[in-house]
Amino acid sequence: MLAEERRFRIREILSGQRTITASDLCAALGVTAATVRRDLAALEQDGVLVRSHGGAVSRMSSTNFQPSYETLSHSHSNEKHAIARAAEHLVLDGETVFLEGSTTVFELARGLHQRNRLTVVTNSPTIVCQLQRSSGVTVLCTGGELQKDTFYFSGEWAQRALSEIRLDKAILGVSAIDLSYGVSTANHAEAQIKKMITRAAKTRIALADHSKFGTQSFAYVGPVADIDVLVTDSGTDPKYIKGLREAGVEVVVAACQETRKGPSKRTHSRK
Amino acid sequence: MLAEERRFRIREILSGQRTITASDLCAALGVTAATVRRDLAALEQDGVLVRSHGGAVSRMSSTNFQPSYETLSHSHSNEKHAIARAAEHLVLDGETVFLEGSTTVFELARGLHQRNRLTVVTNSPTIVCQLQRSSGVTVLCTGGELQKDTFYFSGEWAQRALSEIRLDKAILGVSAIDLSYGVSTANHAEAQIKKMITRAAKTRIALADHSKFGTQSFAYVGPVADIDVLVTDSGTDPKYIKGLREAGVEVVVAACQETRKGPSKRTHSRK
DNA sequence: GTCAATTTGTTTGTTTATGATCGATTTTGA
DNA sequence: TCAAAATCGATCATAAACAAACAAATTGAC
Repeated sequence: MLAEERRFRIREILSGQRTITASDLCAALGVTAATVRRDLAALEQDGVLVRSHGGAVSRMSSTNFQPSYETLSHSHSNEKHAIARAAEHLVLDGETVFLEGSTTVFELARGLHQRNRLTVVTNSPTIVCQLQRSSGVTVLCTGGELQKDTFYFSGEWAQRALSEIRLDKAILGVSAIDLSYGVSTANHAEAQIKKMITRAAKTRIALADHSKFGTQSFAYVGPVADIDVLVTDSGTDPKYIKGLREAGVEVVVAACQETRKGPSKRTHSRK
Repeated sequence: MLAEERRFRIREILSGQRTITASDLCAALGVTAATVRRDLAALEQDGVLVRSHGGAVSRMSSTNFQPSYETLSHSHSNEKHAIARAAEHLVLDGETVFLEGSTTVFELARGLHQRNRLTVVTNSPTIVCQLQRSSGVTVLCTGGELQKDTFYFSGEWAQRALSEIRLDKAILGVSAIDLSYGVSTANHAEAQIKKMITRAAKTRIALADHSKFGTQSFAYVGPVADIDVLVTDSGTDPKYIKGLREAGVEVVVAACQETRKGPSKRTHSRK
């Protein structure tokens, strides 16, 4: 069996069952554990899955209406945390900013609690709840229909709300970024909202960890040149950073103390 | 089972029930206490939960977003619970209902999780978070500016959203009701919203525990005759019920039983 | 055919996950 | 208050999974 065919089969299996063990894959595909590991490593690089000891977890929020790994895993992976902290400094008191719901932006919202005279507009109920008790932050929500896969609001109400505002800064999570294709996302409604936010904001700040680079997704949002500032972690390939800077994007690389990948691998910390 | 899968399961469990004991997790996951402890330590590190002796408490669950609500709703919680239960039966599958943010209505929203083909419109971010994981319920939010004292959305966006919809039923919490003066509330913006909801709905259902009767508040909402169905608890003075029925209001008196804590409900704090 | 590049399987040593054990600590009930 | 029970943290042993290096098979170009 061809390698590509085998990897396609793994994708198929994962679209139906969220997790798979390496030994099951050995049996299903008729190859050794080494080959399975190589396949899993390649698919992890492609952003299809997250490896775990003994197997892998799907990252795709495919047909199963269970909460997907992405949505439920609000993990403070080091990269996301570092990116959020770096981006926090870009938000100044007195400004009006849009926070678009994504796990990294949600992480950022936690840090805005203590701010004063800050106005936050968002399409994420989670971010609203996160900020509802901070007295110095005025919170506005676009409203709209709640997307059950992403937990953002979209639809007519959200779009009209966005069409009526002008923002100092917009902070967007990016799910796929490619130098030539630009920014894309898996959800059409989300792409629509992202486009409108881009139009409404004077300064556009994108947050993307290293795994998002060089990937393309279903719905096109816009070219990389639409981004004013991009915040990423130190694991990003320098060639992407160079390319972005050549396209006129200001790139901020957030310092990350530990460069382990995977959402929760700090069990055996050795001191 | 994979370690990631196991931790994912813990997250799922916690998103539904806020607290979990370590021994319950041992049984549910089929692993020893040592492994559960390691998992809980990892998830605590990720900020998902807070450990306590014998188990853990969720940090991310929607029910945890609102400690102020919980403390507030402790007053007359038995009555509110009974009212919410009774009102739940008035909401039918397939309908479009408005849930207006108030502690009693919030209590009601918890019971709508399992519904099918239900459309819920609300101006409360808490209710959105409460219902965001229920696959059978379509959730729409008016959006608007978050009132920091009541935690509802109001303002222009909310009003316009309300002006564009027609609802089968609207469920409103009532903060003050008087037979002659009618329904009133402490907040002007809230009164505005309540008026608009009243206009948009075919059937208006009001929830009010016995302490709300015979009181007046700052902002006038409307006469009692605007209410189609009022749900209250058994502690309400019969003269009010009689008066309301004479005004053409259908009154439902919820039976309020002393609820003992069942074995399924685990609490850690024994004051 | 030969040769180089790629892919797969095998071997080896290392790392990780898990359960068991043992005091230490906390909770709970009298 | 004390004592029993439960839970915790730390440590160790073991088995499984891992990465890396190397060998064998396959492929494609010349």
